[in-house]
Amino acid sequence: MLRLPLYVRALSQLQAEGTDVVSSHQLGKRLQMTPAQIRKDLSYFGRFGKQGRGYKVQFLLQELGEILGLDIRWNTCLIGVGRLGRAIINYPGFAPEGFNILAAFDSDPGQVGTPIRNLSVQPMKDLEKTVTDREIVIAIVAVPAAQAQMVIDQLVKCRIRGILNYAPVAPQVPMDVVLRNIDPVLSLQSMTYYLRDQTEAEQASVKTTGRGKGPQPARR
Amino acid sequence: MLRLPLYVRALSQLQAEGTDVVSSHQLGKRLQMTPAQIRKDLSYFGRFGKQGRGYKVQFLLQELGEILGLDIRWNTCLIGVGRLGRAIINYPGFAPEGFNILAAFDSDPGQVGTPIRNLSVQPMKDLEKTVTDREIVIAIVAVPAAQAQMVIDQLVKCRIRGILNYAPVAPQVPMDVVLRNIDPVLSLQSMTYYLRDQTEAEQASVKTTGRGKGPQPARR
DNA sequence: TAATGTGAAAACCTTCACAGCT
DNA sequence: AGCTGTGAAGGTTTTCACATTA
Repeated sequence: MLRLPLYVRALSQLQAEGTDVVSSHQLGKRLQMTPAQIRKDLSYFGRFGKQGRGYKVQFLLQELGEILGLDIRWNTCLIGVGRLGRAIINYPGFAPEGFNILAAFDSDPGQVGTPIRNLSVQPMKDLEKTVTDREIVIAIVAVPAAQAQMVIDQLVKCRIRGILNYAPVAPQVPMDVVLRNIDPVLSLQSMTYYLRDQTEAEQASVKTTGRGKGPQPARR
Repeated sequence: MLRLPLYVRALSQLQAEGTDVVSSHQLGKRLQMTPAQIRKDLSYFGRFGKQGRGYKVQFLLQELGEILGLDIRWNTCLIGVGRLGRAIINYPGFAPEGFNILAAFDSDPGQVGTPIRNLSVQPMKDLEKTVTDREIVIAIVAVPAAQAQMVIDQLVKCRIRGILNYAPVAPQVPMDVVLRNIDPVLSLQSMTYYLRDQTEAEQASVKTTGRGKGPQPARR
């Protein structure tokens, strides 16, 4: 499931380039993955290809889009209009993909009422009503870590079905709410492991800790 | 490796809360994972716990930090100072974790020279010299999709060792460069699959497409 | 008693290899 | 000839279950 959107993106590109048909091998080269992986993934959802030819770009794109629900407009709201929240609301990449931010909320009374882009910041107490009335399904959370779980609990109560969380926490949600986290610091921290030893040598930092107990870095 | 930073964060929290010792079970509850998983993960790097008691928070935190290289200061640069780049450079979460943005670059001559926070935007031609001189190891890429691969190729030439990519592309890098992607749209698209059917029913959208060929959503 | 560390089992995911279609 | 779709093989990750130790 995490790879399907990747295929969609590559196919859009191919379409823009005017390519009509693509093989699993060509797609694999673009996305740095094996053709077998791509075929297996696609075969899970149907038989989209033609043996001896490949996949029709247009057709496959359409099919994958439907499977993922990219043909639907997804009503979305933003919680937290600090620096990060403002950057998100001004990011031009969401709307073209069908993710429309219809409302923005903040718990800071100083923020409430201020206009951002085409909408004005609402107080948290309006959350439930707005989510229901405007049929908002997805929430984007951009509040400080300390408030994140509380905000997410409120969202869950409003029957939000998906949450894109930017706060650096691991929130608890019921199983029927889909959660995705965006956390650049975690991403950085998970890469330093692979950078560590080489850099350490260069720096000749004299820390003679008893490392070497752990296994060798399995460099991708 | 992707989970270790999660443990570090949970442990920091526990430390801040004044907890001395934690069991795999307690940690698991916080992070929504099985105790066995946590024990296996940790045992891969050493024997950090005490049977019958659990793990000393302070000690485990220290050990994991060293394994991940969080005790090192990582010199970092930013490429692209548009809206997104500016948000990144102003994000206060990197520096406390040891990721210092020491330089910013942009290919737009109009941007070059403008001051942002404590540094001034440099032209791309300075990249190699600055990266070398200031011992920059990690680059954060926040340029438009169309330029991303080109910029990343330049970074690779400068012997950058890690790249945090915000551009919505799947860049190609040599095996010895560590790449992490931040892509909120992909995250959203990978969650809509699980939201689709229910919402569709509600909306009573009359699209009577022949779905149902695919398997049922295997939630999470 | 309470929890770790760890072999073994189970589950899951990826790759192989080839029959079969165009 | 060229490429898909797919069982089977191979590999990796997770969970189980328990001996061991504080």
